[in-house]
Amino acid sequence: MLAHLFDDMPDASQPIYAKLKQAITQKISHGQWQVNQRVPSEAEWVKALGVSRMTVNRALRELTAEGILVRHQGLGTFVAEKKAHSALFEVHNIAEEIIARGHQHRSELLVLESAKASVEEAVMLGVRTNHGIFRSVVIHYEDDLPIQIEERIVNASRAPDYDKQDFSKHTSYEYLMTTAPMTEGEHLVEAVLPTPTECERLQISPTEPCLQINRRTWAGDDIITVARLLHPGSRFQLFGHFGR
Amino acid sequence: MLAHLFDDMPDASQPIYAKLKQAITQKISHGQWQVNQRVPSEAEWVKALGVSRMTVNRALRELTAEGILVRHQGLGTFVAEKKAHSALFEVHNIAEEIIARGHQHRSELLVLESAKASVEEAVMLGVRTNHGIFRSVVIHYEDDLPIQIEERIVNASRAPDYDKQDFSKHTSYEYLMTTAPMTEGEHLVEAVLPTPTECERLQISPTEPCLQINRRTWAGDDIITVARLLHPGSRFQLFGHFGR
DNA sequence: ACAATAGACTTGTATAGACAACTCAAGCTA
DNA sequence: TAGCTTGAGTTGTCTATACAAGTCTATTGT
Repeated sequence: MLAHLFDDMPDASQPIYAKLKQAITQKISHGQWQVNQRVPSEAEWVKALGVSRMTVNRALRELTAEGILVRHQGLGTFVAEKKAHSALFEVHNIAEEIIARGHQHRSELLVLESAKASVEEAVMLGVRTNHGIFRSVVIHYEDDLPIQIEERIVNASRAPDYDKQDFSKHTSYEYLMTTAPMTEGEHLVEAVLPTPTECERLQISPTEPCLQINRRTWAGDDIITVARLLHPGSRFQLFGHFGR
Repeated sequence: MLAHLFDDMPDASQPIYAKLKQAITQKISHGQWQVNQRVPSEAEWVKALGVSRMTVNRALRELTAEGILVRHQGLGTFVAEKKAHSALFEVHNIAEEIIARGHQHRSELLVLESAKASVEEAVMLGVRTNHGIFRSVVIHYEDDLPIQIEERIVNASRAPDYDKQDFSKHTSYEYLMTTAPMTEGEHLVEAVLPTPTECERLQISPTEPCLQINRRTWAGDDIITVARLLHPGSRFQLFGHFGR
């Protein structure tokens, strides 16, 4: 019996299948079970917990529907990959996107500095004025054509090594996702005209409309980063899908 | 036996619970079952289909998890309300949005015609050329300032009374949502410059960037409507939220 | 008239058993 | 050796049954 598995549960009166789901989710989120690792089979859970197979089956099936596990008939049940944000306006990694389109990605770091938050920046990040932050400005190229200006401020207390990253190797997105995995976010999408500087950087004319995405990203209760992403309208579209 | 319920199914080899799910989803998306209407109880399905209760239970439980149905112990199972927030870029009713901001909404119907689908329109709607469609063009005003041009084509076989609506009373969105509730959709967001006609209609200058949203909406397997929504960049922002 | 109770009907959970379908590896055969 | 068969282990589905728990109505008792 592994009934002790259910010991430190917040709500002991949950149904069995729910407790099992929670126990499994915990193992995964606490890193005890790695991605792609095989998890016990239904038969093993049955023997270990002394419950019926249908009960175990329900727990595993629901976790599969939720994208936590992956099951293969004849093979077993495995911890699922972190889902590749598909559905909607999720937070994309511009580099991945470009490469997925079969094009080449390259980025140019214009600014990377450590600083104290100004009043405005403090408000945006939800921290006190003079709180430590980083500022960065990066231009992303798709096949040598500028596709995005990324202006970003970062909460230094949650991403302390931001300024030590090599942004020619990884995008800021990749570092932030491993250091302070995003749990929540907000977008504001607008159509704007570029400033002269931006025209130059994006190699576009002053009348070319741009898609501007303002994004704030949380990890837990802290705002990790605020970004302003500017895309030339002629080279970029946002795609979204909702529903089933 | 109501086994005939499963007759015109695309894939007859699906499991029973999946066929039942699909049959129910279809009833809802075809408007035969209205929101909040009670659907047959598990026992009734069991008697009608001659299957076991656990199989019916699985179908209903999964549809509940998907937000299609709502179940109340002791009461029954009901068609769920359309959820107001689908985390991200939901399909908004522009009128509601404006009123929620505390402003006045008014709309002007420029075009409303019944027609046969051109080749392009047929492709967009996923129907045959010459299939019956409706075309409409509406301008929405927020406190007497134009905020959106809505160009729309509608699948006539799924929304047959579209041209008989009084669009000064209700928006096209409201009619379509009751007639063929949307189950799925797609957005494409771009920044574009307006044409001269659009400048006039939106009362903006030719250099003002606009947010253009191309939206396709499904109910079940049919595309119900394709819309092109054009917003002046200075008066409109798209907001999105994701995560918890 | 009012309150309490009983019963019918509903969904929620759990069990035990059965068979199908798939994967893999070991063993057998030509 | 190459190919086939078999069997063990896995998930996928379905059944029949049982009891718990929530809601409402009709009946009963005071």
